[in-house]
Amino acid sequence: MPPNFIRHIIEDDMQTGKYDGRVVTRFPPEPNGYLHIGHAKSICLNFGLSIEYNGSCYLRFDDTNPGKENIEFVNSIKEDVRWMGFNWDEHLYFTSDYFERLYAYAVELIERGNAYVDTQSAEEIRQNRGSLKAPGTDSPYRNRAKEENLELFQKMKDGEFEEGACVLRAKIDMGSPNIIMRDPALYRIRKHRHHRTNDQWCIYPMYDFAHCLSDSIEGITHSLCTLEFENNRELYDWILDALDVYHPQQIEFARLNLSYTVLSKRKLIELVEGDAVSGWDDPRMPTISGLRRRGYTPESIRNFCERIGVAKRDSLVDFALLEHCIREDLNKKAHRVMGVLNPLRVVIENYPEDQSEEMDAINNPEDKAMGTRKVPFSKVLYIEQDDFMEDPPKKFFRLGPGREVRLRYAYFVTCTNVIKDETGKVIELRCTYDPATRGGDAPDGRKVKSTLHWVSAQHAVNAEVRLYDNLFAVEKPAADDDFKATLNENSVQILKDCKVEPGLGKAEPGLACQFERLGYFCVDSRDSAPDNLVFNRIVTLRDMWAKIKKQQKFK
RNA sequence: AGAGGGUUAGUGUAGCGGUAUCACGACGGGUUCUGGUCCCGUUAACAAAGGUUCGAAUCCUUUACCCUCUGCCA
Repeated sequence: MPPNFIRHIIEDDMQTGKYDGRVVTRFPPEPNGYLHIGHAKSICLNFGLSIEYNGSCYLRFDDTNPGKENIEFVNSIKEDVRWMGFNWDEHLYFTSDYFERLYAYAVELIERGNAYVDTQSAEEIRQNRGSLKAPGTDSPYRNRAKEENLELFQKMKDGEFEEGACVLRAKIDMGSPNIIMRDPALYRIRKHRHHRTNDQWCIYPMYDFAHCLSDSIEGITHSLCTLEFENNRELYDWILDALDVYHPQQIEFARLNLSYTVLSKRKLIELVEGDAVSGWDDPRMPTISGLRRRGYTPESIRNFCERIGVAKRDSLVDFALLEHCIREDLNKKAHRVMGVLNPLRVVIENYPEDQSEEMDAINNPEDKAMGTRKVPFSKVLYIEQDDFMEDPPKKFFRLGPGREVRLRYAYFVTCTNVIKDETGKVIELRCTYDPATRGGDAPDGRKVKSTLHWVSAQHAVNAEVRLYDNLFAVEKPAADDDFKATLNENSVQILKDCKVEPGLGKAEPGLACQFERLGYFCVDSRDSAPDNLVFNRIVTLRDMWAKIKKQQKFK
């Protein structure tokens, strides 16, 4: 991990012996949605730091709001953290495990005269809170006797009040310039079944109360969270001091923002529930499960998290960096194969009708240990429609009438004839091949300007390929009030008649490979079947020709 | 003067009083049976103004701009 301000703090603490050299962090998600790449940043930070400093990192579910949380989310979060490559060992915790202790802390706070039961309505409390510039006013119930508060809180716990009838509040300062400190609520009544404690409780601690005390109970040393909790730190410190308990150190860092997508749980939930995507694991989603299904590897995501760094300033990370990370990883690891997305039939006129032969192809030029494979060649082939132009512009090096190109690992072929349908669309090419160029090299040393990928028509396997693009059409969709209006209408394009080399027929779900000259693709883990192959495009290869085309268009 | 944070190339990030780092991107070139990879090069930044100092991105002051906070969400 490169240097960052949090590491500096930890290193200082190691020097001064602040926590006796211990480093204990935690990743504390609320199980009310799926994890996304912003969480990946936090996971890599918390687990990464604990590994680097020989400490530990706990996984704690912050499950204090039973109305929004459920077990499906708990399970998906565990799966995602594990998939990211991190291990919480035996340290799997739930805030709900501490409900009894938290309740005892609340009682103690009342006994110390630091909390009271307020029977104002939510509306009244809001009105009495004041504003950013004006102080609030004390609740009429603020100075209830200790015994009365104790009795009322007991009754809250026993279910004698309706939801909203009252709350337990910290007795701090209604005039505090920090609004968080104006007697914040600590406990509220929720007559809701909790996914772990069932109907055992009808009062639930607020995040601010539960979170800092959970950190304290667990002996967390460095409690890392995002910037929006900076204002809350004063309250955590107050609670911990009022109770005179172990005091972790909270450090805030900037949350991740990624261009062309959204990373707020609220917005992601809206996309899922509004059917803008097919689910939490839609390959266009920035969720960990979406990225996984898309074909991103844990290594690439971890690498990305390392490169974006950790700081306090708000930022917007280029999506291109994530793409760079997956290309870099897959370039080393992915098998090369040939697949044609938009097939154009090619007949090699001088190739024997019933002949076919096996060509040797390299699986990965970056790693010769990955070996070679045989690819069948025959008289009728498919090449990419984009690889032929009847009237090629400058700098188009691929096939055209009368041109010679190399078919990768096979032969040099020359286009001799172009066949069109009645609308003028090119539907077939006639070519001749040079038998002396078998394998792809010309004995006379002549060169061609381009090498094309291809598949043999009779041997090819059919596949569906889904081409993905950015979910949003603008860099900062979050800036828009109606963020859904900026969804990219062409974020997915489905191609049904793709042709891939026969070896892919038995590809396992999740397998990632490079379709040469096109990009990285993976077998969809949800929809692909042996008789119905489905590939997701993870990312395109960097594409010089695409850039040249763009430049030519602007000229 | 409501409080708390922040501001370094297009983007992200390092720097902790002594030549402004690295990565991505963009642009140009070389190698190449992938217009991929790889290699080489170019581009481009300390928000502003004062002050302290032999010397300031770094310390001090002022200003500007940005973010967060008025849930019985987290």
